Amino acid sequence: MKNSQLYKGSLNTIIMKLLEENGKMYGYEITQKVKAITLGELQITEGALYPALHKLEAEGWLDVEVEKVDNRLRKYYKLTETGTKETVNRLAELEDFIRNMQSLVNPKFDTI
Amino acid sequence: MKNSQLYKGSLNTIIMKLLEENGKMYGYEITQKVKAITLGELQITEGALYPALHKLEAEGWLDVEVEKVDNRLRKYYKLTETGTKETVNRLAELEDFIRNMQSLVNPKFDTI
DNA sequence: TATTATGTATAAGAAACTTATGTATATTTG
DNA sequence: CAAATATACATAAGTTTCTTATACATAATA
Repeated sequence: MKNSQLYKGSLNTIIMKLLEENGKMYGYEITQKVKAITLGELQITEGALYPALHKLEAEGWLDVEVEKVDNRLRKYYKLTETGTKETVNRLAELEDFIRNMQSLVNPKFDTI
Repeated sequence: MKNSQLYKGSLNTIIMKLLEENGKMYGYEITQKVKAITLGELQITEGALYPALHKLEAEGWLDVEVEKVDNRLRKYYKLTETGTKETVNRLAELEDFIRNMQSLVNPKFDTI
């Protein structure tokens, strides 16, 4: 699938939420998890994922830990303490965003 | 408010939906409508809005009609025929997007 | 043996935005 | 009455986030 423009800006929130939920994950694992949850509709590309992970780490929201499994490298990411707090804010922002978008496209529900 | 990154990519869909609903609107009117519906949370800037309107027009989704009201210029935009069809697709994409995002952040609801 | 899956990475370019600035008229406030 | 705010449009420079392409390496499958 070609992901629609709508996903633009949501990758960081997705990553942080998955890490909050799963403790630690590595990049490839994140792409597979997202693909599974969205039934194949959202496919995160490496070109988007790895720079995003590096930036979140540089900003102090993530810690990284390298492991070697089956002779292959894995970089496990997990939320830092401040990253965990930030995740709460980002999820609140996402809920506001979804609510606002629904108000905009579904005005009938405004008064329910 | 500072709009979160999440809104990035949703402006075109918002514009087209509002035009579908209201027949014709001018730029400033769109910014006020969005602000009102989202209770001030989403403020569309002119730097984002006007280029977006021009592009939608160039792509053939919108028609424009200039009016002078109170000695001031207004450019009314409305959906073309193909623009109306395209709006249906975009709204379907938005629904998919919202559903996927909810699955990602609210895994508990997956099985409900 | 070749392709696919697993795993990470970066570089060039596109797209959508923010921020700042510009122009102009109408209305409201001090 | 002067100044500030609201109404109305526009663009240019810069930033961010993504896509697309490429690169390297090992394991598993066809």
